[in-house]
Amino acid sequence: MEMASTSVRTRSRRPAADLVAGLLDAAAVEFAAHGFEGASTRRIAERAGAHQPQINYHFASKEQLWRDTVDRLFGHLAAPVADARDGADVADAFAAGVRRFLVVSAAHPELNRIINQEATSPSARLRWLVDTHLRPLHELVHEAWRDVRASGAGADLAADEVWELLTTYGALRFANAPMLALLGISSGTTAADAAAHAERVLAVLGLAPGADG
Amino acid sequence: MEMASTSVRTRSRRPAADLVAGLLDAAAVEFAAHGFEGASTRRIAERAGAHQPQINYHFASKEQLWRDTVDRLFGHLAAPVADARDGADVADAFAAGVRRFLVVSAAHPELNRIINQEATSPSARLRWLVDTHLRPLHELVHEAWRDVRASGAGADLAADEVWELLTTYGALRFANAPMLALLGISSGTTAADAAAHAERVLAVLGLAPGADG
DNA sequence: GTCTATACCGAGATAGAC
DNA sequence: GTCTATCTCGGTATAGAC
Repeated sequence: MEMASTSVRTRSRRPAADLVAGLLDAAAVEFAAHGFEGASTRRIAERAGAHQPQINYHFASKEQLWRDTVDRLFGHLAAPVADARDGADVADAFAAGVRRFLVVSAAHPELNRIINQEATSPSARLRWLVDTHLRPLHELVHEAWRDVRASGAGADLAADEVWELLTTYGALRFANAPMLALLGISSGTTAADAAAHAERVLAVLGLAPGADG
Repeated sequence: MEMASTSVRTRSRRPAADLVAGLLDAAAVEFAAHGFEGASTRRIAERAGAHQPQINYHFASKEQLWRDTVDRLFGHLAAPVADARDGADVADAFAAGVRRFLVVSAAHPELNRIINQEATSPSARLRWLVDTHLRPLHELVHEAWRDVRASGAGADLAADEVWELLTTYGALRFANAPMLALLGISSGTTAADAAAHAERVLAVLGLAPGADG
């Protein structure tokens, strides 16, 4: 009669995978709002309906929880921007990548919030963030923009200027939505809001639809 | 012989005003790097060569220290942008204001770091920041840009777009310098670096020198 | 009026129950 | 394998010395 004991789940109130996912979602919100040092694992656990030490069980440490949270957020970005260099028309492909990047940035503002929290001060976390996630994206933008310019499209901007415009003017509207709201600047987070903002960004990049190719 | 007692300073090792100024400088750096909640008054005091409880004596609380720090940082901005609407040519005056804004943002990156730290999450601090400092600047940009457009100068951008471009593409280069450095994007903080960046920003705004007025 | 000694609370991490 | 009880440390604020 011992065969049943392995399949019956008597302890956990919910599957471990669900708890881990809930903790990662809660961590994204808390880290984004308060920064790594300002966020507390107690509040993260509370938000996920768990107890604080469960974090140290399912993750090795607060730092590891932060890295897993960032990995998860960048996962939302991977597929949408991966094909930014595909397609017959490189300028169209680049513009499509920008639109998708902004849709994801609007739907998951936590991503750019966490990046900006870390960006202001050198740290082991910042180095990991750049090495693991940002530098590959930066290089992708460089190569894709080079192709765009080689095709004769786009404004006369250096690739680094394009990178800066995308990550600041492009993404901050959603990351800083609470402040913009107090200033009376509406910055919704729907896909339609993101699409409207994308056209403004593309206009600055000289990639507005109907512009000269 | 009691007349000397009032003029002799026997206790403090340095004038209180110097200590307060040193604490405010230290607080700017720490708040900018770690956010309000992540910064600790212990580290701020240590950076200023003081003991932690001296903060609670010279300031009422951590929150009050933060507000005084922000006031001081915005003070660096007041004079340079105040005359952004002066001068015969409104476009020239606007461009000059942008250049001075970026010089200050480069020299005091802590200002935009603190703003961005707070911008991501609603709080009493954010409301105070907007009501006290940001909204007046936002209105100044609105009115100044209206004048620029009425004079026939500038790109076809809404005033809020200009505000966003200035505070994101314009200022973040200096606030996020540690991250940009790891990406290999040089972003010095000298007045010359700020001037070079100002020309890029002005180009996006359609106010590049020599462009059609 | 200014600084030091200390209180008290909430932080992350661990030991041990189940 | 998973969760609860608890430890230790560092956080801000205050009480009292000078």
